[in-house]
Amino acid sequence: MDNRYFDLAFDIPVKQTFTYKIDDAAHAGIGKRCLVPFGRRQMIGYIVGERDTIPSHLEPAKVKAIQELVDQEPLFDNRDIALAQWLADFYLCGIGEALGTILPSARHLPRASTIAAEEITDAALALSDEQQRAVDAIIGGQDAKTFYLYGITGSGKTEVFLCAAQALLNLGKSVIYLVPEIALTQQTEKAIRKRFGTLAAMIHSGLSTGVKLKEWMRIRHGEARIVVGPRSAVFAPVQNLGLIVIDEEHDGSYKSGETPRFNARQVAMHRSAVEGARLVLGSATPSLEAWNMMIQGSMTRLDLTKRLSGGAIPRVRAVSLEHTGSSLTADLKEALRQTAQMGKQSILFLNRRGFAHFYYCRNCGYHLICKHCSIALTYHKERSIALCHYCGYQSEVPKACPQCGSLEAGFRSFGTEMIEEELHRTFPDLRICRADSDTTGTAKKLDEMLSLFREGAFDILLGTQMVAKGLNFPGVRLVGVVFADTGLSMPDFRAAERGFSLIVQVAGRSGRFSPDGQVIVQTLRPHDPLIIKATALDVEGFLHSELAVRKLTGFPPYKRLIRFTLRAKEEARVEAAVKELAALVQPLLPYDADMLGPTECPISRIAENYRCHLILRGSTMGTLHAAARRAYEQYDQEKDNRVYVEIDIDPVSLL
DNA sequence: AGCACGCCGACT
DNA sequence: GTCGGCGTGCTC
Repeated sequence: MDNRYFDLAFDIPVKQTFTYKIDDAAHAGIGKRCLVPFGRRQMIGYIVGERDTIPSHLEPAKVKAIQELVDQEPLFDNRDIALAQWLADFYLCGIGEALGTILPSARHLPRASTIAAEEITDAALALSDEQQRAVDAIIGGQDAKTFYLYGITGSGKTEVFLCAAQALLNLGKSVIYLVPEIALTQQTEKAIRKRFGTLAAMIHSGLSTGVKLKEWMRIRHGEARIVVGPRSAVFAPVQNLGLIVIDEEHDGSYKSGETPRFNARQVAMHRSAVEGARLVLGSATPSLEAWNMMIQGSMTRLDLTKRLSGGAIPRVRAVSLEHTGSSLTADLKEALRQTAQMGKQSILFLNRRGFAHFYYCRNCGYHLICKHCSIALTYHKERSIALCHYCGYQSEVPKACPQCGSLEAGFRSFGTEMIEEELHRTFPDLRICRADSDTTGTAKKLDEMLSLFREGAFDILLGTQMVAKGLNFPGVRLVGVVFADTGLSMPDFRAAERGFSLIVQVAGRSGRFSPDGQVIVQTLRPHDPLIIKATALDVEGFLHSELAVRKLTGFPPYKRLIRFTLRAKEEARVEAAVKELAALVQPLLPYDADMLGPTECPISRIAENYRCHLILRGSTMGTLHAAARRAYEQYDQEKDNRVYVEIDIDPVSLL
């Protein structure tokens, strides 16, 4: 009786697979996990291949035996392995790491989840003409075609997605429906469960691994054919994929923050192409990447222009914080007072900085910009310079604001505590609730706070972005953005895009239940074109001008980026290491590419580690990727072990 | 990623 | 004289 051999992959940052033998091969096979001795320890391995003989370079004595099979039936198949291989190749990680992110294994600790969902207004069954046209286009189109459903909040995108999903399910196909993390999941889940019953599967971080595994198998077996979930749901093992939906496509949570740093949008594009499925993205505020693809014609744009049933478009206005010396303008105070008197509620958004050292004028909002990158310069108090963290450009720090002459320039900020204090002082009679990660702690606590607010226990909800998405409270009439400039002057080329879409999204949420809903945006720069376009809800105007900026400065979507981030306990080590890496990369770069940096990261120290980065920039991903891969591999061989290197393909954040 | 092996400084 | 730092290399 012959031994059979199996190639195993492990969830460790190593590219190769390892060959094991097994005595009783009857139950072993591709797609199962097994327990094996690995070095001096025991590990779970993924069986990714089988063979009759051992690889020629391997000494027979080295081959160890599989101890135990973990799975009764295969967890993944060759299609999943091919997807993992693609993921590993594109995001430059090990095949085992890729499988580890695809599979519903114990890679992440489950956390208690969920934010109170908005009431789902049972959408009218009859579609508007626009909606019907969109549905027809999607289901009538060819396989592997990509669409973008572009329409304001409340224009009925969800119903279009659901109808298209229905049509493909009726053809016996499967559907993956992606939603941003946390906020939107529940309401979409509810709607989908209601409509599709047990044909639907939900994957989210709140589920225990056991439940996740069960759902995974239901999907594999074709019992569940429509899968709803956040970015990791893009890997759902559906058979006969017919459609992928990406709702709120602009949302940053589609990009993973850990290795491999995949973007669910990118994975979805790959899967839909390989598996011949349609792909539909949708948002009221498309990303510039998506908008550019629509212009080029690689995505077909479908417009929804009309707001359905009842909801009015809210009045949005910017009010100036100039010379206020306070965190609340008279206008906002007045509106808060009025709203409370009407027995209605207000929400104040604080897009809190996670980052505080950029230079700006507290009086007029002026901020220093890099000559080469159009990126906010970072203020270094100790050295008294302003630095560009993309290209390393340095500038002197003006003593007074070059624009208005004020001495109130430098690093100043609105603290959240300060705002809360001022609210209490101004409105001693109103009930105020502050919800951010400091005050809520657990997700459950946040849940409770939001429920209380919904029930009317508070007049004003003061919160960070965690309450910005997907939430609609019927009692809310007023939404205030406390300090719109925070995000806008971040040292990040996407700062404008994020700042703009936040305002528009917030505005979209506020008018749903109240015919006289209003939005007040406090800013130091009320005449900034971006603020003007945002308050006018002029999405296309913004996209148009921002595209021009990106083209001029050489950033996505016109260029592609790859970022290396290095970190170490000692500053000198990281600096030496990035320089070495940069020297390695330089000769490998294609003709159409350049290198930004190396320089220290905008957030130069996290958890005792000094951080430096190197950004490669090229006009196409293919050649740039090849250069990055070779440099990464070369570096790996002569590396300083105390320095950790991370690679990010198409980075979203550069902090 | 772990985990062991191996080679140079201050401690009972 | 040893305990222990962390640099290096390997895991079928």
